[in-house]
Amino acid sequence: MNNTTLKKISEILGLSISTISRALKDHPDISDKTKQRVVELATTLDYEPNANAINLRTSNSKLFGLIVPSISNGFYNSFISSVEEECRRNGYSLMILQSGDSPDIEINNLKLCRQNRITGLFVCISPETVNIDPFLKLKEIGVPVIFFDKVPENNNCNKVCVADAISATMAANAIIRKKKKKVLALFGNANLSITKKRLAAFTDTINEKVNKIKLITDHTTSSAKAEAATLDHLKGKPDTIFCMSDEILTGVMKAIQMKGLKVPQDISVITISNGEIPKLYYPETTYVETSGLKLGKLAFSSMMACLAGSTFIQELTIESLLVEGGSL
Amino acid sequence: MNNTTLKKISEILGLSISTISRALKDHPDISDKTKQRVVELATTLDYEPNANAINLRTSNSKLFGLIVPSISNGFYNSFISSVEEECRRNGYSLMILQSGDSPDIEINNLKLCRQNRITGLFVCISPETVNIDPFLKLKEIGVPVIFFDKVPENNNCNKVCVADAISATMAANAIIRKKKKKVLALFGNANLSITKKRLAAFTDTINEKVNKIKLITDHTTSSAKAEAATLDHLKGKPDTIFCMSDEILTGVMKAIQMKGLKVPQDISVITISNGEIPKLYYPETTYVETSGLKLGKLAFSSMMACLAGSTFIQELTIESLLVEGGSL
DNA sequence: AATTTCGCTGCAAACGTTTGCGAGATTGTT
DNA sequence: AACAATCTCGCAAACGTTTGCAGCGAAATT
Repeated sequence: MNNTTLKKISEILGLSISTISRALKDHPDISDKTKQRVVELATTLDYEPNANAINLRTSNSKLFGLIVPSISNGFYNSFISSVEEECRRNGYSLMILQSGDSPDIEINNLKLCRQNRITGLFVCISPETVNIDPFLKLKEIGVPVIFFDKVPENNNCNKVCVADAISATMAANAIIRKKKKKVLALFGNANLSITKKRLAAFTDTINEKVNKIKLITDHTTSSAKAEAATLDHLKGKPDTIFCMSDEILTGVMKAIQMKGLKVPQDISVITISNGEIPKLYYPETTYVETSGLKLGKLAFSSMMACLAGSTFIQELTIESLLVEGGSL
Repeated sequence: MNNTTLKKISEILGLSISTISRALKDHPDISDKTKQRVVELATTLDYEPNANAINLRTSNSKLFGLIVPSISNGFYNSFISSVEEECRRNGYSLMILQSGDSPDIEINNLKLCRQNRITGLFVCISPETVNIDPFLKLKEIGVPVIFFDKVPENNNCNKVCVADAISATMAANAIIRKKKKKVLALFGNANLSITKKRLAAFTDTINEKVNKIKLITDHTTSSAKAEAATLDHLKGKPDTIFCMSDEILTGVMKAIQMKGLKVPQDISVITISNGEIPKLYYPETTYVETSGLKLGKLAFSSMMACLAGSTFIQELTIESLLVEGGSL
């Protein structure tokens, strides 16, 4: 343990603890000579203030909690990455917890956050989480809670999301612009609100044009299932495949590679993605960007607004962007 | 803020603070009746012990630090994911910091760790880090430091690594078994010890067989550069490409797809990987597995050993495994 | 010379816990 | 009935900070 404390320094220098404390934080009350002596000794002794003591005394932990289903997920980890960076730049620390999609662990993580007296919480709830009262309770005692990505239906909380409907609409419009005729659209878990939103927006956009695009939609819940579904649907000779997510895209691309189809000559592909996976293929897959990095920055600034006293409940979304990759 | 404290409970119940404290942790000195009353009130009041006060008092933070170049990296985030899980299961918290490959930020992160009085540190140093004294200093004051993946050359510290040399050897042997004749081997940053080890082991294994395999090696430092290099080397008609890492593999695969080459008919591919990326292609790329999850578990158990008092300095490696994917 | 002002520093309480020690009350033993 | 043993519980110090307040000597003002 690092046991250099203010007390220790004060004893060596024959000064009081309070003088040391003030000298170290450049308080105007302390003379320059004293400051210099103190700082010098502090550095040679590798003094580091004890964050626990400070938090205890000031009851301001400068610590955020972040609960997410899984760290090892392209979207979440870019989100986390950007939040972590913002935290560091603003003098905050971050405690990252995974729920593994288990509401129980989620509650446990929440408890950990409370024990550590976090200043604010970022949370992406698991699909199974129905009761968000524990989170709201945190908010009631003055700890801002920012829900991100998978957010509760409840309207009484701060949320930051990717623009689900808009993203799907943008993808649909890109397909329409390219005058595609037969589209296979693959979506994820039909129970998730994110799926519902994207499905509705996509099909609405495709169908509202009267240029008779033939649309086939399907739901799959894993990359492997998407691969199988694609192989199956390929028999119907679609000219375009829309993927709701990276997970689906990876399955689709395997099927396409397996069949030896050329993109975009034989078949076009478009997806909604963070951008990492689409860049792995040649040609790079055209995608509507939903940036975890941007979402992270947005979440952080929303947190800062709450901390600054804003009680305004808002639901923010990041705008999407079509990134042309040559696959459409 | 949650301001239910032992004191508050004690005042309501007309008991002393120490009695509350003991009752809550099931201390034998306290009667069952009292315990029951205390626990009951504590739960209705949403009491959560203040971790800062506990750490201050006990000087045992139950907090680990983890410093890594970047969270959004397939290998690191699987590592982190597994460490986080182990921490949670063992009652520890984890503070994750990114260095962004900057030694300056690394030092700053280290300072943060010290301020929070971490119990132990997991660290993967950035390639530019030359001076690891600050880390060793931490060790000197009794805080175990486990280096993982990119570890210093220094021999006086605990390290857990993937079996760099062995992995490369396994890949080389797989190539030999398949009777390949002309191999292009692409490696990463030539300055990294991981690169040196893999390069040496790979070339040694290939060359020690007297079956005259033609070997071309090259170094590239990004996916895009690997793509360009591959396009260039492809003119020499290699029958196999070995990639040192996922980053290189992604570049190679783009070049292969661009040229419309069939794997493995036209060209074989083998890589060293965590396993995620290889599964994205068809056929799935054959790879020697270096599991971030396993490495995380190993790192954690090594940490536990240190904490248990083991002063034995060890350099641990996880065994590798050839995963056949059909690309060789 | 007396008073004010100012620059520098120390005192002490407080944040919420844990824990060794001691004390009173109850029970059991002779 | 006297004593010991046991059960409950409280006191108080300590962990390392921050900060309002007060003190004190020296310089400046009257």
